[in-house]
Amino acid sequence: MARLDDLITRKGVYRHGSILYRSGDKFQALYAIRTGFFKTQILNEDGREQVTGFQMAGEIIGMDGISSDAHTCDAVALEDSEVCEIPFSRLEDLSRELPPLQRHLHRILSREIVRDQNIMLLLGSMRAEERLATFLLNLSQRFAVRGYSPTSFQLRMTRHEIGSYLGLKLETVSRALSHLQESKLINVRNRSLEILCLSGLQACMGKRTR
Amino acid sequence: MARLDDLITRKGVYRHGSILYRSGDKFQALYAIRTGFFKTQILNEDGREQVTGFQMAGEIIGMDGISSDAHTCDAVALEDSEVCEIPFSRLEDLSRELPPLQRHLHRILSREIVRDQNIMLLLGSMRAEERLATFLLNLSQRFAVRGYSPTSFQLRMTRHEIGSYLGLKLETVSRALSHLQESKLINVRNRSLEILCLSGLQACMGKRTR
DNA sequence: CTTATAGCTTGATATAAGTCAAAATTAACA
DNA sequence: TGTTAATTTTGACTTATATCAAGCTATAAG
Repeated sequence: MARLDDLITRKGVYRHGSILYRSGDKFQALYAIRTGFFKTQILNEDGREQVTGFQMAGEIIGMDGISSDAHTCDAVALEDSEVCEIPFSRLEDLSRELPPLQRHLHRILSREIVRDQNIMLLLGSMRAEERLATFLLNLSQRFAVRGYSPTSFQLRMTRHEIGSYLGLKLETVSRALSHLQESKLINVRNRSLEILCLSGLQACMGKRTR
Repeated sequence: MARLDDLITRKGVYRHGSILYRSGDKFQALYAIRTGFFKTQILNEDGREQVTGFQMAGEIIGMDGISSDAHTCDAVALEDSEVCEIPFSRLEDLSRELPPLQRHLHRILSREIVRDQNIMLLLGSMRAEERLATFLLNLSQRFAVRGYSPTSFQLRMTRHEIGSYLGLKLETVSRALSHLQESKLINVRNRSLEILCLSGLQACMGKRTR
């Protein structure tokens, strides 16, 4: 553990809107978010973007870069954030010596795969309101784990960014939020969100007309 | 390399339709496909399915299981296939001793993350015909790498399975295939597919009305 | 070889989500 | 602190894809 600490260095503070890494940047390190909030996104040739995730304190980003020694997405701070750098080749060295660290690294990589595949399920088979309910419940749970309220929190991203993540247009996100509010499942006013009925949202997640 | 060979054992032949592993099965090994064709899919509580990938000879599957010591998807043979088993804890042991093997394993895990994020882009931002063109070009390229024709091959999966992978209904897949055929970009008759114009398909991939 | 079953295509119609537009609200900044 | 720009909401209308249905074609089983 002490040796892992040696490896990790404060990379510094990223102001709202600033970029931790860009697609194409040489891959050298993973990053642990100490405080704050990030989004990762890919852009294809013709300018289309897809937000691939929102990351909060305690989460690791940058794993996309391992495969080709270059990052394949952009990571952008959605609020002022503090980040630690974990040089990857040194992490590999250390994980050869420490089997529990090795195991941990493999689990983190695999967890990212599972997360992505669940988003594929969301994008491939859920309708707008379901996607949004799933998204809100995921945020709720992650805030809860960190000791914050699972039922009352600030959205750190715009409707456009939520839409990009969920495969929807921002107007659809706005309408779906309004509709969940009409249904008394949430209260939403701009970025502040309150979940009034967790179980109702869960039910909404499982609802399919398709 | 010799030591890696020791580790890998023939797991045997999987007949068309048989299951290599199921969601919930204890995770113990990765699998290398020697010959044949698989699909992986996740099923959520209410029975919805999402095909998360199609895997062919030379590819590794099972990485989803590392994170929780249990598989999170099903792997089903789409034709008679031969598989090798790579016991994961022994692979971890060996990769601690052999840095190039360790690096290789990390790249494979990361490549899966990148692949999944590109599917998120497809599902989140492309229209039906574009998704299909992207899919066909991806198959084409993978066949080419293996020394098969990039322009003439058999689809190993049903329209329903293609639809599940691409987030479309089977009728939409069928119509999109017919339309690409009318446009003289492909010839398709049941499962046999011929690409008449690779660059035309690529152009179609980049086309967006949305 | 015959029958049954699963898979595929195509048409008609319905609908969820997208598009366009305008107003309202909030945030940024000079 | 006023002004501008960005974000959000809501409405009216359009469209891509889903749904439903029927007929057709392969493939598998007896």
